[in-house]
Amino acid sequence: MLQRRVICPDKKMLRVMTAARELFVHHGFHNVSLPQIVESSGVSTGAIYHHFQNKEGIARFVHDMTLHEIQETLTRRLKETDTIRERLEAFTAVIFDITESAPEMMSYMLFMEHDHFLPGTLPICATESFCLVQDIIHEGMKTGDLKVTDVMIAATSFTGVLLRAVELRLRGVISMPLSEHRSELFENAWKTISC
Amino acid sequence: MLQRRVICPDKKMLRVMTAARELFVHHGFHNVSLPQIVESSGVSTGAIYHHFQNKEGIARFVHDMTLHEIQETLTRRLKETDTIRERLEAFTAVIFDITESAPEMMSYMLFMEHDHFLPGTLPICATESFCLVQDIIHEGMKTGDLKVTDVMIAATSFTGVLLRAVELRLRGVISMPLSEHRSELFENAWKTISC
DNA sequence: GTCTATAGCCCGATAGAC
DNA sequence: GTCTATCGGGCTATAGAC
Repeated sequence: MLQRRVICPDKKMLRVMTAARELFVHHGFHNVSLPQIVESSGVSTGAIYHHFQNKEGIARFVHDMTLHEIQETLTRRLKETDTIRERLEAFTAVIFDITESAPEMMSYMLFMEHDHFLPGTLPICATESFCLVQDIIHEGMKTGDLKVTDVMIAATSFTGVLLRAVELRLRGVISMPLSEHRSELFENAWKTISC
Repeated sequence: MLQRRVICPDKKMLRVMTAARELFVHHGFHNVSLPQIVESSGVSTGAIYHHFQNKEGIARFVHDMTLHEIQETLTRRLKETDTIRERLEAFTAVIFDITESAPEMMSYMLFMEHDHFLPGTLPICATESFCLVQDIIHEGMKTGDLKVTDVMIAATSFTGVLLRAVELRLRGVISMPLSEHRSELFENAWKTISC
């Protein structure tokens, strides 16, 4: 919360970024015009161009804020854990919680092709948050908690189960909140990597 | 092959559709201009507008062709199977094979937000091909081959493992061909649904 | 800092020759 | 059927008043 003020000193920028993210997720970056962002955020063209260099600047801000917030939530929650299993449960809880409480944030992460409008952006699966799972799994293999195998394949299998559930929930294919199925989905994911 | 001729009577349309799909996948529908399609396909503006109503018409053709080809490959391969496990192995083989041999086809399926440029299009996870897996799993539960539980959750877990692998392969995060890891990934996916 | 009005550009789509 | 030249529209970004 304090951190957010550092990155985002202006309330108006925050309103623009929230409105823009929602519009981008629903219609795609190139389907969203500046007049739409103006209307949806309630901030005028002039004010927007005062704070952002251009439309891509808005997107870059959306991108950084979103990644940062998820990363921060994740590391905060992971600090409270001791075992490998607890850590992976915490990861599951965080992404399921965000999916339910801030779906457009998770949709932004999972569904947008970021380098189609932010050239040079890394694919989301190569960002810190998802490398983190690999690190946890790698650690688990060393401690003997997890089956020793290719770390990438293990991480793929584990996150695959969970992220597919998130995807289908966000797309409206799964109608129940993910919390209903959390333990079953976690067990399924866990089975793919445990001894 | 015969079927393709029925849907696509003209060689030029096929060149346009292949070029357009590749451009759409790499840059996104709205980043691709008609002049680019003209240059990349080698078919002139006039010829394109003779065969297609408009740019969206090209996209619709790409969409139908791609879905149809995958659906057809899948049903053909499934005919040769007897058991539940064989059927799910065949599904795995088909999507892994397509990923390696026609990556832009699989990318089109997995990564594009189709209703951002083709309004009213169903999400790909609601199409025939992926409902098919649910049907197989449902059948497996009835025959006692699979653990009885919520079919949607089972299908999510099973396909999650495989499609995540496909995603990471297409995005260049996994560097080895999927065939290298096919049996391990299949076993991981299978574990989530077997008794 | 914020506003409105508008310049300038590129795109999709068309017209009309061949 | 296929081509090129071009129109009209909507967009991003800016200019200039307040």
